[in-house]
Amino acid sequence: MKNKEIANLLYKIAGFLSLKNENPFRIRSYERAAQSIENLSEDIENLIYNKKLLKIPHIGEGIAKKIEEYFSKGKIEYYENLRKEFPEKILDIVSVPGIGFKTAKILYEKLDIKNLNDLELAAKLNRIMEISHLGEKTQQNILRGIEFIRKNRERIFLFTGLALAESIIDELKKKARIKQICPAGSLRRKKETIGDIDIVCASTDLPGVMNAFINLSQCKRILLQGETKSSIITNDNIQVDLRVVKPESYGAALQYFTGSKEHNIKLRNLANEKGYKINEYGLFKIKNNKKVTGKKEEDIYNQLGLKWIPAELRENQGEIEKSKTNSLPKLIEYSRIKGDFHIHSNWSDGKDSIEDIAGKAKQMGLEWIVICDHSQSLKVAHGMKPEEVLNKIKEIKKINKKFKELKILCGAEIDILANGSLDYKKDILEQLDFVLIAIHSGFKQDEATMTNRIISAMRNKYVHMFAHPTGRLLQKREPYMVNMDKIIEEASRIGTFLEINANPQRLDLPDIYCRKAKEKGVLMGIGTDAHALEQMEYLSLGIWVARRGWLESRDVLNTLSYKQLMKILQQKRK
DNA sequence: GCCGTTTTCGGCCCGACTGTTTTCAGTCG
Repeated sequence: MKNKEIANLLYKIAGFLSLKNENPFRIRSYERAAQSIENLSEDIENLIYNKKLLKIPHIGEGIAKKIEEYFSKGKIEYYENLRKEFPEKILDIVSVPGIGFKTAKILYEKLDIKNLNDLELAAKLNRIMEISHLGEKTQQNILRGIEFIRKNRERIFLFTGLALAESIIDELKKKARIKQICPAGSLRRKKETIGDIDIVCASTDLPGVMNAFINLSQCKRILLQGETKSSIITNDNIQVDLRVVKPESYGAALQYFTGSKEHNIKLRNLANEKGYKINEYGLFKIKNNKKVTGKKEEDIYNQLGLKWIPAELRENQGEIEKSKTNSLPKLIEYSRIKGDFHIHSNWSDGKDSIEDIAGKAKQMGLEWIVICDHSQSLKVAHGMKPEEVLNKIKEIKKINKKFKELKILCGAEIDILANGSLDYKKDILEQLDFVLIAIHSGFKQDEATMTNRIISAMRNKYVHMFAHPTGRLLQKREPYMVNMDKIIEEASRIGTFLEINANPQRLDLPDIYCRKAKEKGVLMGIGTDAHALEQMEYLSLGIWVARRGWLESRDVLNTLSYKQLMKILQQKRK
């Protein structure tokens, strides 16, 4: 799958065009096209093959031709020519906070700065401030900026971001008079990783809030500080932006800073068509600049003839159109969750006993849990031998007698071996309540081999669910090569369930595939993959992924009662 | 360069903060 590759190429074209000071709308077109491709769940190569490239939003004749050229000739002449005009690493300079394309171009032309190292050296030698319109402060900011991006190459996991935002919000609430406060940006949209933390706040005492913010215990450095907007870097090198408005503008500000950018642009276009203007203070009539609404987010959407759109859907992926016709999905909510499909115990590599896990589950209000320990081949994780599995089944029967309102199912996370067979034979499989299958070895197989391997494993009649289907580890390991369209197609055909693994590093099945699987009628189940009691709390992360994937309660098996679950698990094997 | 209940060219989101000058361009989200 070369979607990412193509998207990056288009981003680079946009970058070079920016350096050349080209028409900004042409540049935006390349960026939008790149973003569209990043958000595709389908392999772009298939779309080319089926002549459907022009069906992708923001891809017209011009860009489509270039993409086709890339696949037929291995390169794009237009891009190659642009590349020749600039040094290879020049676009890295723009990644330094505070440096945009204009400044990058000046630095290249006047000081022959070609990459980050050149830039750092020039700043240290006081060469930056020689240039008119650039001064000592800019030079210092450049050095700090370089340090920041070197330390901070990676994005933050959603889980980490949520925790940090919560602690900051708690502290602000104690130290300032706050009416309302909420995380915004990608954090509120619950993206799997986030770049920085945005917080929106309503108060009648703007200076008081700002003061509390820049004096937070976690604040290492103040990036910028104004009356309504400030940014800091925390001790963990995470950027936090705070926007403060009066209560009458809170809804508008929250809408504005939740984004995404593409969603907001579309919304404002719609507003313009209807004679309105939206900014962070409210919704205004264009002709007399009179404020119509702004206190509640919902009112802004309603005024434009839309139903309020949950933040997780605001990616300009069709949600505005669906909202117009009142046909948005009724997204799944945490309160509907009755169980967890994937918990490891100390029978394999988990930390805790089944009894302790059950205690925790009861405390969380769950109705059922599935203990899925590793199978024999996964030696590093103390994979269980067949005879151990039989003992575990007996043990779980005993423990089940001690818990009245909780049912424990005995499952296993069984390796799919390199040839597509399973790590246990029929005699074990048929005794397990739940069979979860997964890839833990042979990651390097080519796409066709891997896809066939998984499909043949799925076809085993005892299999219920396929765990962490892409195998990715966020910021660490790319997915293995697999044709996810074919996997989803087959899951739909034979009724295999797909896991939404809720481990913060996995979040796998990714949201775009969840949506696709739902469209094909595939049912999904959330598993925390917990190896310790506290990790059972990851369930909420699974919900966020499901919501971003447009899933409703009926798409997610965790909403079933124990009875309904057992029925569907048994049906699957018939 | 894309898009269209404006089918064929004109429009394309909007405001805060900074640094450097002295009224604003550049950057950012």
